[in-house]
Amino acid sequence: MKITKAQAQANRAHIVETASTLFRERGYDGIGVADLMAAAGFTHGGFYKHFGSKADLMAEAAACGFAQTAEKVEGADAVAFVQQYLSREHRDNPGDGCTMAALCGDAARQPEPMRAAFAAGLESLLATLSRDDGALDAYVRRETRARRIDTIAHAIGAIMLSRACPDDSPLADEILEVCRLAILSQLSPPVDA
Amino acid sequence: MKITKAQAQANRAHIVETASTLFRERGYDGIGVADLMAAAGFTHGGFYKHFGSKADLMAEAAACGFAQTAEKVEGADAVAFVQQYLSREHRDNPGDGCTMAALCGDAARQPEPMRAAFAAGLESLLATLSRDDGALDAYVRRETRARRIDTIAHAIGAIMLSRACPDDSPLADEILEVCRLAILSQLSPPVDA
DNA sequence: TGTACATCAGTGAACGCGCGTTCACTGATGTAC
DNA sequence: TGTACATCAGTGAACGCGCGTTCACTGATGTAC
Repeated sequence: MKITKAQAQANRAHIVETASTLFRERGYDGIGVADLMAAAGFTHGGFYKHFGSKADLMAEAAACGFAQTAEKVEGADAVAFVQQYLSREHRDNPGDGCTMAALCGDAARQPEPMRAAFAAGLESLLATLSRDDGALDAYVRRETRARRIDTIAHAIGAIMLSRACPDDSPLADEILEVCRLAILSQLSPPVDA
Repeated sequence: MKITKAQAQANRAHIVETASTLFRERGYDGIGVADLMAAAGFTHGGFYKHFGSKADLMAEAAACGFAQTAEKVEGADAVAFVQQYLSREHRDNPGDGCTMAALCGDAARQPEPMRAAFAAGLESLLATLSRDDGALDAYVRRETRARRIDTIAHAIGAIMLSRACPDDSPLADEILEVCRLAILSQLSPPVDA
């Protein structure tokens, strides 16, 4: 039952998207090739017609997730984005949330190619954020990049720590609120001395 | 070959400590019961004489790790602690580093008891940090707690994001430096309006 | 345009392997007398 | 204090299971004539 080249390509993309969601929800070790293919609507045997290994799919799924985040960031208001990022909604739905927040703990233990994909995703996000920085002088540009990296790490830490607490626990919500306020208060002012 | 009760208790503690290190290094799914017991100097069969399941040991090992961190924090200078926490040394040696930074990504996907242990570890850390806050009024106390939670999440995010980047990559070091400076700069001033 | 054949995405059974857990056994320790 | 027996921490083989991966097969698509 061979199908159209276009259909095969679409199926492949669908597998990557499904994997991207499931890995974020359950972690790289939390979902197997067979379950993943079943979730995408296929049997597991065909997997190796599309990907060399599970690790290859992991890297592609990560890149897919980073692209989704970059799209959301593109042109979004910074305050609104932070509000959404540090919300219960985001914390409780890792599947369609930030890939870095969902998987950077797992990524740290993956071999180099996966970690390189993470670093590339982060650099690409920083590039998106700095697309209008051309007019700034070098010093301000460096400071701005530093502030963005700091904010990203801060927000990721908040989501991850909140997720590590029991569902609906006061502490989980407290972490989120406290960090949201702190990040928002550091967001408003431009670079001061 | 039964051994002394005291020896058995010591062996048990040794298994928990070994597990605490190995889980931090490789994650909860990254090391099995047999390898873990071998690392502690035993064969795997005896495992269930000490623990009901691998999950039980995971919770105990986490508590053991939190206790270690609490000990390091106890009486330490805040600036020195942050310097050490956000160092390459700490980032590159998760095995004897912060349990939360090493495992909160894994913990988020563990069942309730494990997450409860994480929340308890965090609350206990906050209690240790606030042992001298008795004289402060309620408002300042709340603000201080909020600032501490924020700083902890911030530092954890920095370490985790840095670890997700390739070894010796400039970006990994940049994340660490940027966050270390940001956290230190927020540490010094007391509560201002 | 029509026909014959090669291609290859997808199927489902099978593989070897490592995992968490169980179990019969050992023999020094701890205990009852 | 000395003896007989129960206990139980630790051993190592075995279990069932799920995993990533392989493979022979199918049959519609794509291609060569």
